[in-house]
Amino acid sequence: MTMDRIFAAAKAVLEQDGIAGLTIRKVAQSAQMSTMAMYRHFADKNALLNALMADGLRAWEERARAIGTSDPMEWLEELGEAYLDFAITEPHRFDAAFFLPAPEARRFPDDFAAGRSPVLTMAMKRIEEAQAEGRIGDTPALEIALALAALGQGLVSMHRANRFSSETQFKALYRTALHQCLASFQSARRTR
Amino acid sequence: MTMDRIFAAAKAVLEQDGIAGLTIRKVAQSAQMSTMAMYRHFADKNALLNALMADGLRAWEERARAIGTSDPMEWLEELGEAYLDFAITEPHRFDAAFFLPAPEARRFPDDFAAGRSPVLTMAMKRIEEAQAEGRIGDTPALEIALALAALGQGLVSMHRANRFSSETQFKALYRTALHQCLASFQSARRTR
DNA sequence: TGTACATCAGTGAACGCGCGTTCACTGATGTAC
DNA sequence: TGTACATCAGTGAACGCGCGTTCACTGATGTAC
Repeated sequence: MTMDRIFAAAKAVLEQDGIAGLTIRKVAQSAQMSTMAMYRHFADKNALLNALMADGLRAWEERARAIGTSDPMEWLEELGEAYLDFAITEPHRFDAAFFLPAPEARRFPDDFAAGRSPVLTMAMKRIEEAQAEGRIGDTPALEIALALAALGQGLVSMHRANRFSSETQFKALYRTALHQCLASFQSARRTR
Repeated sequence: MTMDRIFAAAKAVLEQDGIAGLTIRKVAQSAQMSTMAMYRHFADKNALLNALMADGLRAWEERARAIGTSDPMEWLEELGEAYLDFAITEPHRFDAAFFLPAPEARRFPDDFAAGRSPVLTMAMKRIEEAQAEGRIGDTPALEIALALAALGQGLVSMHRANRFSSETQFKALYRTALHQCLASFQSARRTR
């Protein structure tokens, strides 16, 4: 109950002020409790941040699950689109999920290979499907998935660092870059 | 003179404590001056950060210029290697160059198209060379260059966020991902 | 059914810290006459 | 050559702020007998 209230407040503060602007005191105030009540529910600030990372990843997973397309290549394109939309519409939640240097973060390769990242696992399934149909080359699916993820995260991180003259420019480049990347996997395959 | 001393101190503090840990007071102490002496030479903290970004980009440009290879594809591979080495051996200077959300940062597409980013311009020249030789497809060179940069920056940002179980794992994946990406540009071309 | 006690969510004040920046100043150096 | 003055690098103290966290506490609720 109280826990839920605190966590909702934490998400609200995160949305407003971002990771760097999130403080225990602000969260407490937003939840209309004393600052110290926080410490009944979270060991320290780091624990709260870890919970926010988990929440961000949960939101991301939900977005990925909502993709209905059955064609694997189309599915991957739509995943890229979902990632872009997540980064733009919930920027700070996105940051919590992907940029937070949390000690509890899942790590390459063990955690991913063991399927501890639901979305990456879903993506790998599609990549393997496409490979079985001869539409993508035979690089390990995990590596392809991570490269795509890195391309997306890199573009977003450039956007965050003010490297695009406008959001429109960013979105346009993001789309062509990801599309090109997927397309080159396809044509790479065709030459074999 | 004094300016140089301050700036050297700023670089030392940056190297030690990173961007988040850099404070005017620490820089002053490291330069053996009063805190207030800083304000004779920099309008405020932001001006100092902007200068550090410029310094980071200068260092990056120097690394790029040091690449001697004449074959364009090899040159691009080596640029990727230089970027990796920069990120690992001077992590905080790298961060200042690429992750700082500075208002003075150069922006896509105008600044890059106008050649205001020396390294990107160099990379584009190699890409155009390779295209002329029919070794890379005819996507605009600027887009290819930025996609490669984004892939690198994304992998580094994942590394910073603790997403690799070790630096060795990170380096290995970085190398295969960049190599695959370049290779797929090549084979994409061959199919036309 | 009543009483003693333990548990534990929540509180309020305070600690100790470091931050960027303002203010009023000192004192050396260079310049004009 | 000497003197008055302006310039300006550099200083030291203080302001006002917000932070995470510790400490000793209150008071309601549940439990054991």
